[in-house]
Amino acid sequence: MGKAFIEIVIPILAVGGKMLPVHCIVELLDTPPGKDGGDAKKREEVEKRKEGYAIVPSTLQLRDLVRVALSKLDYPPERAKNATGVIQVRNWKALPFASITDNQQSSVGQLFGDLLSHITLKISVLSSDASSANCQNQTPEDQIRSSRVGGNANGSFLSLGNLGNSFFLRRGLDLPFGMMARRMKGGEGKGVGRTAHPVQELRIKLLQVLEKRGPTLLVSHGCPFSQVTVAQILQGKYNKPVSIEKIQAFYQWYNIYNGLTDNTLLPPDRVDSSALPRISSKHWRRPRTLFNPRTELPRLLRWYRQNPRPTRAEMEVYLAELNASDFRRNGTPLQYSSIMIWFKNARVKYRHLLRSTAIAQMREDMVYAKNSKDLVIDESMKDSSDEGESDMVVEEKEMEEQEEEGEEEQEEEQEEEEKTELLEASSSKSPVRSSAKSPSRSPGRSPARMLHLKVEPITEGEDSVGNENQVASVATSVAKPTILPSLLHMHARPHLQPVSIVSNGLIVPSRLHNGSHQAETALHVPDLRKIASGFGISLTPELAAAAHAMPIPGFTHHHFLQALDSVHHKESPSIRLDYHNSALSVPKPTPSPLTTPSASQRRTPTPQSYKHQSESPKPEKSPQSNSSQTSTSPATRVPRKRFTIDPTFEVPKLQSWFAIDPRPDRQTIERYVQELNSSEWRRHQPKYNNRVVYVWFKNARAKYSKMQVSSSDRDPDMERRHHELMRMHQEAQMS
DNA sequence: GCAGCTCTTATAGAAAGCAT
DNA sequence: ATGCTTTCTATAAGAGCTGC
Repeated sequence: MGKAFIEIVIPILAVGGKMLPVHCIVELLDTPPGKDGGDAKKREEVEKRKEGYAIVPSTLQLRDLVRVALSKLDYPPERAKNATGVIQVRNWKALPFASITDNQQSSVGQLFGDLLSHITLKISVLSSDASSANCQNQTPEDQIRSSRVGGNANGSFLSLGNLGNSFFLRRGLDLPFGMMARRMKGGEGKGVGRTAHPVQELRIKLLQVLEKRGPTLLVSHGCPFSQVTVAQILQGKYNKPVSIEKIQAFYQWYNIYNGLTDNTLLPPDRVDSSALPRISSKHWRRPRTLFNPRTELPRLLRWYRQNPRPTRAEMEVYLAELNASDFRRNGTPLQYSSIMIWFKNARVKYRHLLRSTAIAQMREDMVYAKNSKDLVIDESMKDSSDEGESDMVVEEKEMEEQEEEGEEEQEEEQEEEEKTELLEASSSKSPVRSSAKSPSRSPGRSPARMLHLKVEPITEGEDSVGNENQVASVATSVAKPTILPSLLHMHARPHLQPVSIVSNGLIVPSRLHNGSHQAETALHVPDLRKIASGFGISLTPELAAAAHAMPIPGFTHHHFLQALDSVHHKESPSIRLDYHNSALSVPKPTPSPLTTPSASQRRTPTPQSYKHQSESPKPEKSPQSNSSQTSTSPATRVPRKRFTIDPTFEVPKLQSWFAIDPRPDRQTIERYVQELNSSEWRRHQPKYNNRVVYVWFKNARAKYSKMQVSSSDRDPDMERRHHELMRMHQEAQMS
């Protein structure tokens, strides 16, 4: 088996007794560098580099290659004593001989054959003085390497020195290479005795691949051992017998994974040769996956909503489905790990979202409790459950505990999630869990979900510019979904509170609303578009405007989900805009798999609710003036505040204008500015000015001219990206 | 002085990596 | 699996220059 392994890893080519030219680079380090190591000029002189071809017999054994090559290049034999060699294929990372083959007796012809024209033999020759002196400037890993290469002219050291895990390195270095191969070949005994060394071999192999990918990725990249087993092998703690089948499976995987091209995750015809030089380096990094925001992200989101924790099999199905699209067939196919990572990041993203909001909510609640004796839990909620504590009560308790015992937050959350799952499981039996939350809910329907709107206090004199964080915080008060998994399924926190509209059009929890002067206790405005854009979803202009039109009485999570569905399914949104009184008119919720909001959730706004909206906005500084004026001290550099252009609503608008005329005149720009600022959402956002629009057009021109240049360069990859961008651009225009 | 250009820098957000 | 960090990409904005 060991032999078979070698034959698979290194293509054995029938090269007869020919002479082969080996491209060599010899570096001489004759004298030690100065102690300070800073005399670059001197060092330049001592590092003599020689390049040439050594004509060697194809039958020359690898272990003799360095010695023979030096001899052919007219170096005295004693040089070979402290010479080490590595093989570099093209400009990839150089590999020591031991990483190429276990069998140092393999011939050069067998090993390299037709690849020879792509190969460089790099030889480092140290004088004995230099080698000892060099150690002073070497990294510990280099020292380990050097300590093992002294006097070894065949260069067969284990270059695992640049592994991140030097701990493993030291262990691995002591292991006999090829032992397993010999044993397996010789058919030595079975059982434990037979597997002890194979495990060590596995460890070395794992260490080799760890050089290319992080340990946690091995398993997800198909390594047949579990993560725990891998960890145990690496740490030398695995002493169980390993079946032959398992070892075979591992080597099958390893041979592919550790192949020269290391593009195992891509089909051969999709290998990007330009990326090859980076492989096999510990700095290798997976190319960033760009999901198509129009075709792929909505799908992923939909799947996430169905199940935030799909099994591997499910993800494989998703992968196949996504890769079947034209977008992927014409481009780089997705990898399994990309899907996996997306789900992982999505879970993290929404957990953070919920947590940050919950904490902000909790703090503000506490502030309010301090300032008011009026903190009462909504009675309608208190009696909402005939099954014990309402979700809200449970949640509130939990929130308090979190405040007191921050370190226990994770356990609490875990418990909550488990509770959630239990509740969800049981909810089918008892659909009505909190009647007061959704009194109008149809029997069997899922409990109410309500978007809990938070509004940042807008105080007089506060510069609204830079208050983009107003939209950063999103709270979703979600009763546990029963039928349709929630957008925030896994992280739903049933912090259910009815909202009230107070002056300035802000929304506050009704329990905080005393009728008039609670605006200052109002919380953050959540931007539904933020949720969508967080997933890269482009809402239709109507829907985006609807989302902007927050605060919206009665606009619930249900509506948002419904709206998202409509986006995904290309239906017309079920939300229509009615700017009468600057309010969004949400159609009376129709019976749906979800629910209708409770009466308390759908309070009608007070007359002053829209006063703020109807008022002319405060004079606001332009983003530029803001960024340039906020600096009170010249020494203190104020971070540039990036003006945010809404990607779902405003960018398509700009793009469509750009398509009409990429160089609008001043009047046109002013018109665009007015139009952009007239949107409902912009009322509470930093306003456009001519400069912003002008800069956008400027950058757009630069972008598209750059794309044209790239396209003319006939770089296939760039061309493809250009086409993708153009297609997306066209889609944006059409939408 | 203004507009436009190219190049550069800074920022936000997301994908990937890694330790636990 | 999770939480946190790092790295990367896209792009808004700035700097410096040129031409009119």
